[in-house]
Amino acid sequence: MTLNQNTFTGEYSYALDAKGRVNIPAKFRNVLTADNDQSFVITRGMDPCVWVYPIIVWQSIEDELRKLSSLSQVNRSFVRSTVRYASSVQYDKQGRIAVSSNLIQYADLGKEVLILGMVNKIEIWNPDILDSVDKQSQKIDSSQFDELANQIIL
Amino acid sequence: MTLNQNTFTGEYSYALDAKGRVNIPAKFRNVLTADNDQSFVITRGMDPCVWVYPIIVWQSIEDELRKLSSLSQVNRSFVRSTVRYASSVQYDKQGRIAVSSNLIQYADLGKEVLILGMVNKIEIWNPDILDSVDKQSQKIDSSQFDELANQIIL
DNA sequence: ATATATTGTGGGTAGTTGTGGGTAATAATC
DNA sequence: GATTATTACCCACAACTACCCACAATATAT
Repeated sequence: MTLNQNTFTGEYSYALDAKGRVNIPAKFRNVLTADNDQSFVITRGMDPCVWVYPIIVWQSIEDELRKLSSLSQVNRSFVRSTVRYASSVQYDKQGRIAVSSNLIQYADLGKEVLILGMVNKIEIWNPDILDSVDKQSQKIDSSQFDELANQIIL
Repeated sequence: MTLNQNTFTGEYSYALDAKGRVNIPAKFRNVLTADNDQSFVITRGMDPCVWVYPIIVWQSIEDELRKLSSLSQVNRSFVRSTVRYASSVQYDKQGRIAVSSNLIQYADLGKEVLILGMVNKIEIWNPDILDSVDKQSQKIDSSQFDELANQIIL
C-alpha cells in the first residue's frame, strides 16, 4: 500500500472496553513509521473529542513549545493549556491504547466510539456528540469556506 | 517508549503528605536522564506554584544567568529572584521529593495537589488556585493566545 | 470452498506505582 | 551532655497498569 506515512483517513467504529482501552485501526497502525515506536500522544481535542498524534508529529509541537520563554505570562499559559492533558501511550500486542479516565470524561465516551482519520492525527468521538457538532457546523456560512479557499486547494 | 528525554507533559493528581512529600509521577521519572542522578531543583514559580527542574536543565539556566551583565539593575534583581529560592532535592526510594515549608506556603499547597508537565519543567499547584489563574489568563490574552496556537498547533 | 493469517474484544496475572507510617541518623536547642 | 526536633531511609500494602493469553470474527490466500 502506498499511502502517505503517518497520515490517516476514514471513519471506524470501535469498542472502548471496561479498562478504557480502544483499538487503533489496523490501517492506521500500518502507516505509522517505525520511529514512532508504536506510540502516540493522546490529548484533549479542540472539539469535545480526543486527539491522538503519532509521537513523531507531537515532538515537533513540543520543540516549538520549548522555544517559548517562561518569562512571558502568555507563553506560560499557552504551554500549560497545550500540554496539560497530553500523555504518551504505546499500543499493546493487540493494537490497543489506554485512554485515561480524564479524557474519557472530557469527550464523554461510552462503549461505542468513532475513530476518525484527520490527516496528521486521529480523533476519537462519542458518535452522538459528533453528530450534533456536525449539524451545528453545517450552519457555518459558506463565506468562511471561501476564506479557506485561499489557503488550500481541494 | 521514545518520548523526549527530560520532557514532561500531562496533569496528575497527587497527595502532599504530612511530612511535605509529593510523588513525582512515574512517567516523569522514567524520562529523566541518568545524569540527573534522580535529582531536581525546586523553586518558586513565576505563577503561584512550585517549579521543579531536572538538575541538568537547571544548570543550563544558570549558564544563561551567568551571561547577564550585573551592570543592569533589572538583571541583578532578576538573577536574585530566580536563584534565591532554588534548592536541589533527590527523590527517595518511593519516588517522592520533599517540598520545603517555605514553598508550600508560597504556593498555598494543601493535601491534594496537581502536578503538571510543562515541557522542560514540572509545576506543582493547589488545584483551586490553578483554576482561577487559568480562567483569568484566558480572559486577558486570548488574542495573543490564538496567534501562538496558529503557529504551533498542528 | 477451505485453509491460513490477521484483526478486534474480553479477561487474568504479575509487576509497578502511590501512600502511609516507622525507625535510625543527624542536627538543633537547652 | 541530654533532650528534642528534623531529616533521611526503610518497610508494608492497596490500587493500578502493563503484559500476556484466549477466542471469535473478518479478511486473505490457496
